[in-house]
Amino acid sequence: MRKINTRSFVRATRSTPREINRQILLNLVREHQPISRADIARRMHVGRGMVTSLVSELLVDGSIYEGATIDAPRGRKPMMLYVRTHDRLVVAIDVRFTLTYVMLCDFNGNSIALETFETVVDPAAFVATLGRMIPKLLKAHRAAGKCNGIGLVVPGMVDQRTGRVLNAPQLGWRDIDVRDALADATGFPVHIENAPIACALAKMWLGQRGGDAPRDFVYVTVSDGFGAGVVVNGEVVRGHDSSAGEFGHVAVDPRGPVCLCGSRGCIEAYTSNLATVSRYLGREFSPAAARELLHESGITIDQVIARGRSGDAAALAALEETARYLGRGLSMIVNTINPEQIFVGGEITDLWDRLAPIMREVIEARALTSRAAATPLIPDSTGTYPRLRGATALVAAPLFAAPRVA
Amino acid sequence: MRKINTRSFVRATRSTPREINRQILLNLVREHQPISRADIARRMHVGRGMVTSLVSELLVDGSIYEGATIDAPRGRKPMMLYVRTHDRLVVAIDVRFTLTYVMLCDFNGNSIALETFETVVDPAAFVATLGRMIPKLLKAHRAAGKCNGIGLVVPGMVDQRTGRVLNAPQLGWRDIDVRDALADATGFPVHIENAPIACALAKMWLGQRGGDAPRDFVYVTVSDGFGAGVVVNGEVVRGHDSSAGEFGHVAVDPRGPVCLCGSRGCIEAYTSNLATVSRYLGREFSPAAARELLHESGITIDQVIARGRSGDAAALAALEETARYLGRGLSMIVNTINPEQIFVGGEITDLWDRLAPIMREVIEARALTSRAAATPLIPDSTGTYPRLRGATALVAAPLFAAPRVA
DNA sequence: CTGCATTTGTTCAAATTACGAACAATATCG
DNA sequence: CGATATTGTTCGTAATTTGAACAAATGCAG
Repeated sequence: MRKINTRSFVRATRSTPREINRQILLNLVREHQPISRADIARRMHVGRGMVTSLVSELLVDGSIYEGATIDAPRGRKPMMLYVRTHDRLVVAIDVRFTLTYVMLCDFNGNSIALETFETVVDPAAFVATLGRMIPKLLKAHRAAGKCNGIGLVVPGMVDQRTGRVLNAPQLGWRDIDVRDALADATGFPVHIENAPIACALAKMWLGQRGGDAPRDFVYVTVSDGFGAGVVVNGEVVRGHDSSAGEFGHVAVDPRGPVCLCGSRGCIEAYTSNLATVSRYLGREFSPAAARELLHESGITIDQVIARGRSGDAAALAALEETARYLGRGLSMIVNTINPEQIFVGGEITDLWDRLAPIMREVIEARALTSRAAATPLIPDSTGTYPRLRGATALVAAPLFAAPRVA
Repeated sequence: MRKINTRSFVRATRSTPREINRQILLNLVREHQPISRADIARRMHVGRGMVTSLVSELLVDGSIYEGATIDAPRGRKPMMLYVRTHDRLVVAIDVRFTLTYVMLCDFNGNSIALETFETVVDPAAFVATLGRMIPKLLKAHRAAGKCNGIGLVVPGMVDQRTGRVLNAPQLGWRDIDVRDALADATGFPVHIENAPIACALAKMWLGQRGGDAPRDFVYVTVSDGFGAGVVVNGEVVRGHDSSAGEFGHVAVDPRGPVCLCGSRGCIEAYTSNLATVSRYLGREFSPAAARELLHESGITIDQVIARGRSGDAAALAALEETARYLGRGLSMIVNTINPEQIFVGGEITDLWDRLAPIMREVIEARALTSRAAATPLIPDSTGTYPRLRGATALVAAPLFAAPRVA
């Protein structure tokens, strides 16, 4: 039951029903391909005539294509329809603290090429680097005409209206325009988004086949921070000033370690990779000292996890403590958002078998209802490049989204 | 950018545009009344012809009515349109721990009659009592034919699909059907909802005139507990199992007081009325002992507030401590949901001038962005019966909601 | 091999609706 | 009173869904 916004609504025109049905049909093909016209007609409860009409429209604009006919037990063999994905490409970009990843891939997220370069912190130089790199990449793969746009994922808050990066502490960016600058430099449309939200979009749009993608879920990223992309009713929650989802800075202990944000005892101060490594090294976490500590010791989160896997008791203890606090953070999400499922992304998923039961235990102790306590936790390995998949979804999803109406 | 649910979608038919535009028009009248046809046509960017057609449809079904013509500087005088509210009535019911409130009111929430009775905890007896009471109430005000339905607000979780009360600790109800039972007993459609969500709906649909009702906000109720009704994009967030919004049971101190939920240091264990009164009486909060304490001392939250207003230092100290923890809870909401504004309902709003600055201070210390720190806090006095207004909105709102499409 | 049943996909007329222009009604002003 | 402006209605036109008839393609029984 949604309220109509009387200051910004979309009135229905004569062609609105067609737009709506066209989009429903496109999504049916996307989630059930291969699928025949007759099957679509049954699922949509329309006559086959209308399906023919809508399909031919989608065929000429290249959204879908016809494959071969398929054997059927009786009657005329159906002609199968597919969404055109393999020759519609995206340049997906993931800006991280040390490296920037650039991937050329198709609408399904299938990688064609993957390159990296050391992140250039100066915004103008960053855009210039990409402005040189992207045309070269496209030419090398004869993809200039096939590129539908650029998806850019940044570690920080993004204002979707202006496309500006409001605050990305890792890069030192505050109120920086990259979207429009990159669009000018490359000539392609650029979509920009904050990392946890992008990961959530990847799950929603490029998730498992068969249409069982969730519509109410949270994607939690555990890396430098503890962020969350929240999806309610098939729609991302950005908040009024694009700062929703910061579950990492809820404080759970007034005597806890000081956090980068200035408070004490934030979930993030217990669960970030920096916090976990500090704990392994036997130091109280302190944001000021932590980076030096890492540099001087040379230990990374991946090494702590590797040592944990091979039985290092100290590493395991540090990681298990992280899992306990992750459980605290997740139980908070379970009680306040009550999602259908929670995805967890980050390096710690490499030790999932060992850590998940600990998180589950904490959640069960703190969840208010038994159903909430059973909220599925699903690991999302960093090996699948969730952020680059998210960048891809940024470009691909708008073509499949529900038309805005009323 | 919403994703289409391919397992449960609403296909557009030939009449879909009309339904959409009809509803937009109705909402324009609702938020801008009195308004003329020509003005509607300008706001909707349609020809006046179509407005005439849609308006006459709404006139015959009684959704709106024509008022007098109005003076205009030049030309033919416009005929003003209004939403019909005064003779469309609702029976609004608020079930609380000791008393149940029953109000007969119109679609705007204007009260016609208000009665109370001692809450009957047995569900069947409760329904039977209302089954006798409601026809009598309607007959007494010659309102039998004008009643559009019953809105029932309960202090607990409600499953909207089945209409069952999943868990209402104050009443001892677990998985109880009241909606269908009350509908059978009275013959009216019954809408049931959890209290914080109902309060949020009241703000969204019966809020200030002039169309500046918010679309992204949180309504926090501080009374027996600390609950929240979250509205994102003009739509309420219920969660996958109807248990979203439980911000009260996020723990902020592992050494804090034990809460009813079994954890330690929950926001609710610091901010509920019971907690505040216990603090005033100089006792550590304990859910088991608290009720006895109240009965034996005879002190209520209203008395603590009254004493605070007249300068009682102990009362003020207790309430200010409550405000500090309320600030903690609100800052959590600010960082995770990032709403446009937050409404605060409950007895403590009676000392708003004194307590709001304390909450604001805590929020400013903990909010991650300066814009989030400035999130407006708006008190909602218990004197306006927010829950009964919410019950009214339950019945009225569906008639104005956006049609479900795609 | 033929006729029949079955299923897929296309075509086409009818019904419904938005759209837009013309028109009628009602007012003010010089 | 005529000119002008504004509101509200009417009606033909264009776009689109809808539903039925039809053509195409296939397997199967006789």
